Amino acid sequence: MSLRLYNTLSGQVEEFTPLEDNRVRIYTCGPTVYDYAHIGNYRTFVFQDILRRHLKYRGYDVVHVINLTDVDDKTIRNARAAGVPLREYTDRYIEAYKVDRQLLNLEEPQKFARATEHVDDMVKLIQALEAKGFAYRNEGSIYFRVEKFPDYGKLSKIDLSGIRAGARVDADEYDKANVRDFVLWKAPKEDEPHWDTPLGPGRPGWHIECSVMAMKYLGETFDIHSGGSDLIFPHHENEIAQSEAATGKPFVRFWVHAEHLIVNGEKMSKSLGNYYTLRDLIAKGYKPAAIRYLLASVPYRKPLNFTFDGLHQAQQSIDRLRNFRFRLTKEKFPEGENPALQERAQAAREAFEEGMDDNLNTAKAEAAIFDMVRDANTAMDRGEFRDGDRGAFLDTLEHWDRIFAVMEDDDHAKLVKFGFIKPLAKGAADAISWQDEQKIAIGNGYTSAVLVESLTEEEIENQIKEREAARRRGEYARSDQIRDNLLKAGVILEDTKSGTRWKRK
RNA sequence: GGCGCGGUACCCAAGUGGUAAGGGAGAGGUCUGCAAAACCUUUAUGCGUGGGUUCGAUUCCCACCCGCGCCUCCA
Repeated sequence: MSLRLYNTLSGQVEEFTPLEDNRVRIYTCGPTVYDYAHIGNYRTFVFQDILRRHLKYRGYDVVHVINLTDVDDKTIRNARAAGVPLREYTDRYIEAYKVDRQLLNLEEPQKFARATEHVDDMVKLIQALEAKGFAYRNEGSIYFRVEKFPDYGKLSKIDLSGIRAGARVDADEYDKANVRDFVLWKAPKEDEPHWDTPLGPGRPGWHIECSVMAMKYLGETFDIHSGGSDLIFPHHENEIAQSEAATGKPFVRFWVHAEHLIVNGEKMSKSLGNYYTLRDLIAKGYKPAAIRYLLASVPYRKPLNFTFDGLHQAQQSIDRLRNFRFRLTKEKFPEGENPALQERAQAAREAFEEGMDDNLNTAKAEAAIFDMVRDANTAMDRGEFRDGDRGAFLDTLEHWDRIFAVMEDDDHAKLVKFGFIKPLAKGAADAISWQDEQKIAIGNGYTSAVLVESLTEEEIENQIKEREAARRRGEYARSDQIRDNLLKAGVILEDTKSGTRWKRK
């Protein structure tokens, strides 16, 4: 089986094959770095990561470019409000974005392309469009003449005749010959950053950066271009117009768009008070892996209804998988093998792969793995599981996690690493209850954290040994006290047939 | 108004022209010093509403209702 993907351009699910044998060239629209990205953004970014990972899983050599829009009305406005230069301001949020990416296990692309570092290339493309008669100037700005490009609307299926000229125009909109036309190059305004170029002074329009950076790194025709569904029009439609007008070649083969995230059935907005960044959720005590899992769980073409209940459920689901793997690796089983069970593991792997090939149906892929987990647990409980069967199940689990990337229990370590959790000295937790999950301002004052008393692994292991000794002596009051104390420090103990295990809350 | 996505159990959610995956939550049970984990049983005669096609529809068709997105530089 091979990957089938819904292509916005055709409006159908199509069999995916790359232009070049084994190499897939993909461009995904990244953030505009004027603030922290919100979980709606990350719904799309996680989806793009799932797509990327599945392509790799299927053996493709993936070349991936992500753009960073670091100049636009909002970045300029916010940088000015903050009283810092644009570059310094956007650097700050690019840094935050990259931290978020690591928290969510989003793989690194080959290239993060910043708009402001490609102004020269944009100038060249605009000049090419001017030379071919697709562009015109007006009061220092340069516009794309949409009526010169007959294919306009092929992606978004808009009917151009339906847009009435002069219906609504922004107060500060530049003069255009036709309302459908869009700006390629903006004349400089008072107090705004601008570049002095052969086109004259100004700054780039929004759409031009993606055409330029995509073609620069991926070629004039490449395989996949992805973003949120809101970008279909006008952003991606305009990219197609600019690029294909300039090159005369098809710009992108597969356009893939993620549906939006909503919160409690309503759209997310600051005014409704249901607007969350990744940091907001972490400050509430949720694990990054749970957030990733939730965002990945709903197949990308369906709106995702974000709720805290759903986030809690995601956390439970991950725990179930991690518990299973722990049992698989640590529990003692009789020697030998059970071929029927190993076939079961292999079948689960095939079912999960089939789900992913089916337009990245992550829900199906998850069901496949949970079916396997239940069957394996049952076999273990019934004594049918053999020592030699571990590998087959671990193998399927490992393959599954190449895409979902939630199995490794490193949330705590990552949060400490990036300063979201500030470990307290031992004993300090008495003064500040761990349960309170108190937020404190740390770093540059633009993030928050959960306070937690942090025990080292060695300290935890020693406590467990002490508890086991007490249990052997039948001193259950003592052993329960140790367990309670560890729980207060965020460590959960579980007694299994193969000994006591621990994990961080 | 135009284009698009969606409405499946308490919550999230898959799915198919032939009689409803999976996860979470709840209830009962097994195991355990207790707890946790795990397992077993159980929770939709029903898939937004009303029609139609069909031997048979949640799945196809029509109409309608509701949510969301875009149609103004929003992932």
